[in-house]
Amino acid sequence: MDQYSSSLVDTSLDLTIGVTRMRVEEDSPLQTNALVDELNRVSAENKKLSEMLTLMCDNYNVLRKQLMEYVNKSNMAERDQISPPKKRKSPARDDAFSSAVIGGVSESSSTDQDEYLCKKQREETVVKEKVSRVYYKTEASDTTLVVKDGYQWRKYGQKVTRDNPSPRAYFKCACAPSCSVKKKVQRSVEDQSVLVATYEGEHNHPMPSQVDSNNGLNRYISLGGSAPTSAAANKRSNLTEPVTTVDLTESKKVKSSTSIVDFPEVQKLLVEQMASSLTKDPNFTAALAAAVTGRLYQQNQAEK
DNA sequence: CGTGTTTGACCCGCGC
DNA sequence: GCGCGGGTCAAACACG
Repeated sequence: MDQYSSSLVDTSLDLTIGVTRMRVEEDSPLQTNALVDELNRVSAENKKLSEMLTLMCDNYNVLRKQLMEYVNKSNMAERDQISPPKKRKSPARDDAFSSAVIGGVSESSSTDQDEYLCKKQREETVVKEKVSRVYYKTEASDTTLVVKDGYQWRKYGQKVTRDNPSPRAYFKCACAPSCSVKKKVQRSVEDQSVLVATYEGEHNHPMPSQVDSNNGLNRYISLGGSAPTSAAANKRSNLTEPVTTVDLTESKKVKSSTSIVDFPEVQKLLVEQMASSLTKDPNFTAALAAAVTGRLYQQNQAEK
């Protein structure tokens, strides 16, 4: 484990102290009652949180379903139109709906166009199969567009784009051509301290250096968002780290995100992040502080 | 001298 | 058809 984990541990509250103390004093009936009350309260809170989580999941599923329906409708509408043959579509211009749109441009009457489109779609399917975006927190003064994600990259271009004053760097996996993964790195328009890395494709090889990736600067992974919030972006400073990633609108991406979570290390990181988020939440810490002081007060009263 | 980066030129899709 | 803009190439350059 690295500095992140340790920093997370440092910022967390040691909740085991109270537990050991409670065990020592569990002889008192008053204490038992208080403990039962506390247990009931915590259980109720837990139940409430579970309900909230269930509600959130339901809302997410509903939204996701609506999105899928919308995408399907769009595709049908596109298919219904006698649209001119589409030329190559730039991967940079299709954001969230990239893979879903692929099916929408498949119909054409011309044989030449068919051949062309099929070829292009095959390429697109390969390229767009996995397009994920990761946000890395870095210093705004840091002008390098280098993101240490464990893999080795070879820079092959840099370009200033119209929509963003900061240049965009183009990287290919160092294992190319055997591995055709590409990466684009550009600073966020909204927050110059955030690097937006767009990954295209999937590595067909393990990380060249697990040591680097483990000791590296960017292993703090967060799932679910689609844009860097200032809160997420400001969680830490100094080091480049992914703060937001994975576009959930793409089914394959969902698969990739869940598979990422399957890794025990990532799970641990997620748990740490949750704990960190909780301990950083002023409401939570205030409530916790109130509970602890209340508990101490009860103990003092019981001892008298 | 080998390897990686920089950067201007070029290619090509797309909109007008 | 033309111009714009994103993406890629490759020669020149820097560095260890």
